[in-house]
Amino acid sequence: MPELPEVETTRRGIQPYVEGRTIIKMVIRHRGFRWPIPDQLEDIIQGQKIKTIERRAKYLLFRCETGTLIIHLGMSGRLRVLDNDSHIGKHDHVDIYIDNGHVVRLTDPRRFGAVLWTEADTGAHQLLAHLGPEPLSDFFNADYLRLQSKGRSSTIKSVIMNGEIVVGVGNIYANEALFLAGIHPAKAAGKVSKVKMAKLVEAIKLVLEKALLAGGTTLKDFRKSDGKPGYFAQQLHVYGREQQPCLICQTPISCIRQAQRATYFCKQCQPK
DNA sequence: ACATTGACCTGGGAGC
DNA sequence: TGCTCCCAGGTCAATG
Repeated sequence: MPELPEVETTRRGIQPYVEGRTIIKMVIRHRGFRWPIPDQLEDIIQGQKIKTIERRAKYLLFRCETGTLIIHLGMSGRLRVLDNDSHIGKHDHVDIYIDNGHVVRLTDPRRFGAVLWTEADTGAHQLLAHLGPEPLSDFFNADYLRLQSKGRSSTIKSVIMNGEIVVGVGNIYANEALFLAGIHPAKAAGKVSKVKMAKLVEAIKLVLEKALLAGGTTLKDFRKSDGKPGYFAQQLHVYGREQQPCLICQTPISCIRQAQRATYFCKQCQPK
């Protein structure tokens, strides 16, 4: 479900309720996520203060006194702040009860996400150590992306979705950014011109910033931490618009499959 | 080293 | 109504 704007929207929604607060208890009803939720996590985390909540790539990091709780929402995960007596649904697998009468609840039907704990520096954690730069940081720029793409035969779409090159760009925003930059998604990364590459970097930053302003994209089940949808779906140019007219040139939007993911583009505006 | 594919899991919608 | 098939916002692990 969530790409960078949705994860960051979730972080901002939860932050005021949890920072500086103490965890009364954690309840885990299902441990079978991508990796099993660690044994005794409930005991480790009980009574700890949450110092800050940060985001790295699509990971949410709850900085506690003796370590960091790492949560990934996978494809269908959702974190909400609720009153601590809220009804518990079928896919409400993890609850973190806070000392202000609220509960942070993880709902995840598909359980592709993760709930992990580390006492080491998260930068050294196996899942985080090899991640590329944040797309909205200055480290992600045209020179950098050109260097990373040099000599690569893989498609430009797979390169911008590769978390070791740049994080946070998932299928929706990869499609949208390539459209805004006028680049065919199946173009070999190493063959994208210098000018187009600069356009692509700017397009990625722009689309992520605008999506963040809109509170993310709600296609089906993404909801902000307060339960309301994000509104960026209204601003999508190509994603999910197969056969509908291009908003620039009226050509019907094409849909192909790349690495088993739907890829939408305008064959007129994004020539190969 | 790099590139592609399968796997994990559930729910919803299309088609019969 | 109910069955089967395909699809879905991610990404690690295995394979070529």
